[in-house]
Amino acid sequence: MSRIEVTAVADRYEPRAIEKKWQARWKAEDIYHAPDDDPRPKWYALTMFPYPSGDLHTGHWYAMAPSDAAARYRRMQGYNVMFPMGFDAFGLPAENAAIKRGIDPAEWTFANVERMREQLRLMGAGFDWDREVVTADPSYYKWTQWWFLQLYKEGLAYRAGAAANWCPGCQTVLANEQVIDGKCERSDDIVERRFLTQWFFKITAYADELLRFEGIEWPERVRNMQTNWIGRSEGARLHFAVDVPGVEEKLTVFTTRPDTVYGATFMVLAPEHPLVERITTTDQRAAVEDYRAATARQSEIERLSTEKEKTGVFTGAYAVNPFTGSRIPIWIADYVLVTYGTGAVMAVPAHDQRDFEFALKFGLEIVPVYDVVDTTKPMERAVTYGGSMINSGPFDGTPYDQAIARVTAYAAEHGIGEAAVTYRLRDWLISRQRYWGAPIPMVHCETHGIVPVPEDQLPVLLPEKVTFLPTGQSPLTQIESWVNTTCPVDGGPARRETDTMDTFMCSSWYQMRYADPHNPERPFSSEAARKWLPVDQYTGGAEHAVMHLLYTRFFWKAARDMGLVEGNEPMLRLFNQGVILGPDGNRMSKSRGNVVAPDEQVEKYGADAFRCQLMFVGPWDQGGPYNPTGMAGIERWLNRLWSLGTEPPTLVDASASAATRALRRATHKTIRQVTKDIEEFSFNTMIARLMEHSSAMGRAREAGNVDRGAWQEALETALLLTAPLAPHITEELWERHGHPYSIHLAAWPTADDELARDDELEIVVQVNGKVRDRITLPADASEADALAAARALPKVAELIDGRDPKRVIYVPGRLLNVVV
RNA sequence: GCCGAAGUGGCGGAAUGGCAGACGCGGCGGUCUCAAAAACCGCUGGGGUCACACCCAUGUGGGUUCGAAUCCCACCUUCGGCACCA
Repeated sequence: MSRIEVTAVADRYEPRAIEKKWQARWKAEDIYHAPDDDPRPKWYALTMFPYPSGDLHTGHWYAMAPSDAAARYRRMQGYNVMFPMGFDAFGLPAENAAIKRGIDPAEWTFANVERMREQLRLMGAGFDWDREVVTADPSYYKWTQWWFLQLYKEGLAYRAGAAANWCPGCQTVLANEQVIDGKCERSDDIVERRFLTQWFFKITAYADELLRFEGIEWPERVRNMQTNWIGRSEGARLHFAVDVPGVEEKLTVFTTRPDTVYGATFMVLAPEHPLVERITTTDQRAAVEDYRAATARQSEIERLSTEKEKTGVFTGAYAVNPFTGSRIPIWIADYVLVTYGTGAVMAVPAHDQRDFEFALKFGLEIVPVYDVVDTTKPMERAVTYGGSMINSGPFDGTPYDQAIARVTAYAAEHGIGEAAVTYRLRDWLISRQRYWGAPIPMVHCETHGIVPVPEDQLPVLLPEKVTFLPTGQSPLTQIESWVNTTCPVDGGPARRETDTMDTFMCSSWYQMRYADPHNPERPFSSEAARKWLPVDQYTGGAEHAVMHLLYTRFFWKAARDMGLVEGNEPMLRLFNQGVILGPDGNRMSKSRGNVVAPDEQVEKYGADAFRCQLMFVGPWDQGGPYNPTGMAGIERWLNRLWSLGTEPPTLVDASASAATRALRRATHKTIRQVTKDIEEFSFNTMIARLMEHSSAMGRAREAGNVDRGAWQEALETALLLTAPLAPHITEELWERHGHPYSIHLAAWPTADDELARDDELEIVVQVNGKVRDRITLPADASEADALAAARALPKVAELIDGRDPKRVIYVPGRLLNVVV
């Protein structure tokens, strides 16, 4: 009988086994559920929920894992942390998949949600799954529809005809925010302009308030982007009479420079301006019609190009300058946009570069109204500021900086104009001619017109099993049985609204629903709102700066005005993570072949290592290339942590020794620095500190005979500080050390300043600002002590050469600079 | 054109007025091993030196300061946003 005895080896760190074990237990015991009745202070941490594309990618991990670490830190600090997760499940990809492969969008979407839920579990994040929301679920979109009705009641939802952005690829209209450089944000198709009747939300009613960011800590970048997007400009509206028989109404322009009105030598209307039709003279009609048709054919990109030469056509009509009484010609030109201001401008070529170019091209008059223009030679370009007014009747001599106010006041007094503010921001167009979204809960009745669906009839369910061939109209129009309904007022025949809602509407209020996700009576109770809202810490990508993040602020303010929530802002703190790139420094894409698949990384290295590597590559807000070879460093560190946790040194009682003091000092310094780092989302330096601490422990173990108390303190601290980053390995080691479950419910350590204090410090000795030597001094050494010690150094003594120091700069613990 | 952010070793990055390059990758050398892997230890900006000393070095050029990667001015480059918005 010769059996080989297999001796048990010290067990190795096997990430996957540990991770599966703990993920199962966390799920079974529901330790990340945030109860409503917990008396501790709440902390609402939120990371933007994903679209269920069916595959969780590294970008999701990069967004969520650090956010999870921060939430875990708050939990350890004693907060009742709510960190929910859900799915932004309506949207075009489902419908496109349906068209391409004949799958039902609902089936496709809900299967993807299943799969992504499992992929998300691999991350080991502390999500509160009991609060999950899926926006495409009728129990959720019932309330999205409810919000629509509330906004309608408040006069914040309206239907109007407007020139809308039409994406030919997506076969739907888009909001202005979804058009980037004239192209569709999603499909990159060149956006066309179509005049359509659509539903809008009156976000412009909150334009001024949206410009204020009081009481919130948001990145300056996002605040700037929103401010730019809203584009507030102050000026005046001026009313010009039109010298055309039968046209009584005034032609109103918006201008930021009412002070230049005496220099207005012509008017320019947008080609689409409604007055054009009525003022054009017979002999100009053909030219005007041609020009309007040509403009309509242009893409937005062509039209908005700043490079192209000015074009335009004379209408044959004249306007009367209300200040001078002079007749000036009215032109149309595509550089004037019908969507901005009043769609009409008074042209002052002497003081506006665009008008100047136009005047030059068409030989129109140029009259300077400021004395900064050199009238002895032809103007080369418009002069936009400075000087005193001339050619301006009673205003002559008024200095530039007082001119706008005086002219505006004069206009108001004489009823020919008034101060005005205009925004670049347009109302939010929310209609979509697509199937996979929440139906707009309205019906069109033959006798009563547009009638809201009564709240007790919500949700208006999407019909199932439909065909999706995009026709430019909502697929819902083809389903007669769904479209034909009865009028809620008189029971007579009516047709349903067939457009669905922009999916940004679903995500504008999801953070409110998380507070009370299963409420069948209301979107959320006021108790839940008071308990959980607003979000304390929101994290997500900056690509949503002027879409989601602007819409959700609008929604919140509207909800506040309806008495549904308290406070002025939905998210108190915002952090934008950067974009994680492929190892080659490019955006990850299948066509480039540089995709790092999280599931594979987890299989290979474990979730803890992958999480840590993502946090270690650089500052979170900066993003950057993912470095798979760097994974070795993280693996070494986690292995070292495992070894420190499973193979202790010989432990003795040596509480008073210098080595003990040094180990404890390292531990408490680490607590201090790591706490500061995680507060600031500086995960890369946080991990660097923890690596240093592990190395210090390794050296202490190597030296042997370590004080029992100091070792335990060092190890426990290392585990606690690492727990938010690498939740599985720390949980395992915590258990092996006999601590009660769970480390994630344990208290975050606090640094003892006394223990962290250095007794001695090395300081730099400079002579005339150059580093010449170093000395080690007691931490509390005085300047005189330091100077004496420095002068004793041969190198320093030589450089000073017996001279009296002109000046001595002493920064305790840092440096001593002797100036001679 | 306007607004904003950034530019540091071979690479990712650290340091926000006080030792430039923490931490990690990679590289080189070593310990252990029959050997290798793993692990551990040491070195690793450039010039210079046997080795020190010393000199140079944070996109470029100036400035402020005892002292500047850090503050100021001008410029260059890259990235993001806005852009015929009256």
